[in-house]
Amino acid sequence: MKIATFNVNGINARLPRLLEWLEETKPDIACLQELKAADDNFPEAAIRDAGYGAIWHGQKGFNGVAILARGVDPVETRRGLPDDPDPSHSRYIEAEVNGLVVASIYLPNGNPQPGPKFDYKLAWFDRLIDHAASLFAREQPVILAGDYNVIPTDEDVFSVRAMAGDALMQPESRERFRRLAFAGWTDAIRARHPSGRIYTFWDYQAGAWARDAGFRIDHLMLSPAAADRLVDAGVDKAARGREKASDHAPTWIMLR
DNA sequence: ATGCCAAACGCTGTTTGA
Repeated sequence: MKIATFNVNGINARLPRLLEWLEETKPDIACLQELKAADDNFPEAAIRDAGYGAIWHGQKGFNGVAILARGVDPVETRRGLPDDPDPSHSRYIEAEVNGLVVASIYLPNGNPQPGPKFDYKLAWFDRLIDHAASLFAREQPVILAGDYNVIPTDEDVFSVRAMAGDALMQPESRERFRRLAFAGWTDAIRARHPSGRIYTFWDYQAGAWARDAGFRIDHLMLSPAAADRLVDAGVDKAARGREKASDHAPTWIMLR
């Protein structure tokens, strides 16, 4: 069973790329972020024609998350995190699919830092950690997949110096990512590839893709019951090199 | 120290964000 996370950066702008990727790689479950579309602008018919059931939590202009499942309808278990003081941001949706619990997560970017956007990011992350603990306690296979907007370590970025002041690699951001890991969640890419530079995002600006100036911010975090079934993980890097590509590449796991 | 880029919205530029 293949489960992927893909920040599409505009589902309507990216629809041909998304459909092509679904057809080529046939993920069983795809978690999408940055739909940049209101609920009634989600391309439901095209997704269904591609063979996928879907649930989505849209928002006009920015944010927006979805879960697609091949041949079945995901059963929604939650939209939005508990106790969100600002539920206007569509950044979390969760479903059960074939006995798995899957969340599609779009963590706030947090730039510029310091400032209110960074504070919002950290508070949002804290609520995610709290909710993750309640999922963890159920001892089910759970996959928390999405754009975490966190570069976990210096090995996950093309230049520590260039990014030193960025919200994505501040100690406060990394500390929260580590807290998830220490709570028992497995970073699937690093479980399969413990060292080496693996990127999931390359900025559109300054020729970042051409010079491989990327970083790793899209993560699939696995509960123990899911991690027990992990057989492979990777990044569909070729997708980033196409015409009208998202600035993120799809990132995936294979479970037994 | 600044801009690089892209999408949505709605209209030829502004807003928002990464």
